[in-house]
Amino acid sequence: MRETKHELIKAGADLFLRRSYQGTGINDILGATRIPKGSFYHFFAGKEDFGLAVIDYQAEAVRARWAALLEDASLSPLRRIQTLFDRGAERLAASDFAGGCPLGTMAQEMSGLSERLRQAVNTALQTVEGQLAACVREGQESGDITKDVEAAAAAQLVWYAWQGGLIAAKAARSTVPLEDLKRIVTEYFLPDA
Amino acid sequence: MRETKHELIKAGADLFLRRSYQGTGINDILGATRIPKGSFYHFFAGKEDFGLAVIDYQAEAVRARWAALLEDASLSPLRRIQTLFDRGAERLAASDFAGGCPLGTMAQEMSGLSERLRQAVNTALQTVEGQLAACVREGQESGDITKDVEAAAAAQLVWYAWQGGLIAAKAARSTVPLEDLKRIVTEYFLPDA
DNA sequence: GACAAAATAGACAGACCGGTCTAGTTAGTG
DNA sequence: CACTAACTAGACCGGTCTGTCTATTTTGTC
Repeated sequence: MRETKHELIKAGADLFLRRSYQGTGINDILGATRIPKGSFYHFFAGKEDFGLAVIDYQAEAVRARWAALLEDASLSPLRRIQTLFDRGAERLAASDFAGGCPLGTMAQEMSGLSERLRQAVNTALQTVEGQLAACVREGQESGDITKDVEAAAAAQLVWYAWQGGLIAAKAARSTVPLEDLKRIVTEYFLPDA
Repeated sequence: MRETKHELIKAGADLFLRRSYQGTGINDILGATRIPKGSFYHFFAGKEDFGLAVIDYQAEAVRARWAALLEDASLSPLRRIQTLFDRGAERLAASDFAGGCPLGTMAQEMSGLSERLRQAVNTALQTVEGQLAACVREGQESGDITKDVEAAAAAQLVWYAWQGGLIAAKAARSTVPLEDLKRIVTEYFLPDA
């Protein structure tokens, strides 16, 4: 069944996020899904190939999740970004601070392992940064967000800070760093002074 | 010789940064230093214990490196922070984009592995954030940095963004993200508008 | 129902993992 | 010099890693 392949990728995404790529063995994935090894190597040429599939899956999942929030016309652009912080903090706490941003953790770990994996993650990172920039631009047009800074630059700063904030929150086992960051970013985005 | 212990820690710091904790085996460290296994287990109770020693070493190294820049009275506070970005980008490029911030990578990876390691990294992260905040405060007092934002909050934003920027630079195999970030942060810090 | 292709099943291989153990060497101290 | 503690040395252990291999079952198509 084609479903098997997808099951493996989903389990891989979950385990890679929680225990990292190098910390997760093929057998862990097989154990979690109760799929035999023969199937795994039928669908994937090896662990790296599998890793690439997981990255693609995560890239699309993150993109879709952010799109759902950042393009939600029922909220003002600034509110959308604030909601992003809330949801992210909730997700992190729900994973008992084991997760974080799938793309961030993968970027950190995989960039040095394989050129193919590095490129895939890099593209995904830039896509999300672009999504954020579009929302900032929309907020500037509607007067929701200050025009004092260039949208692309502001998005870059906030996107990077978000990644750093997730690391800090994970290290602190607390959502406080993300709540602080939300407040600081909100202030940063507010028009005037 | 006491030197042996220090050699192991230095090699561990280098390898953990480049290939991560989980990606580095005891034998890799022994091979790099040509120290036999008996010595390793004479000095350290196990890999986790060794990891803690490496974290302590890196924490102090980063603290000292940042202190040397951030407390350099021959430069204005803002210039010190800009220099920080330059030096960081140089270091990353020099490691062929394999490194990054020792504390950031350790935080990402070790938080989920061991409570002791997590706490050690978390403390180190907060120390550096505090160093940055002190420099921002000094800049505000001297009129070098805008007083529109609270020093601690600004330092938090910039510190997180720095961590995120390193991830982005690593994924992109380019210092451009860090150069962009330097410009954006400078603008953020400049008084008035 | 026949047949080929796709997928499942898991035993097995060789390398490597962290860690143990015993023996031998070096260094410090009276 | 004698004695002890610190350190070096590396063979070895059980377990786990990714990946291979052969055999079998399921599925799609005529």
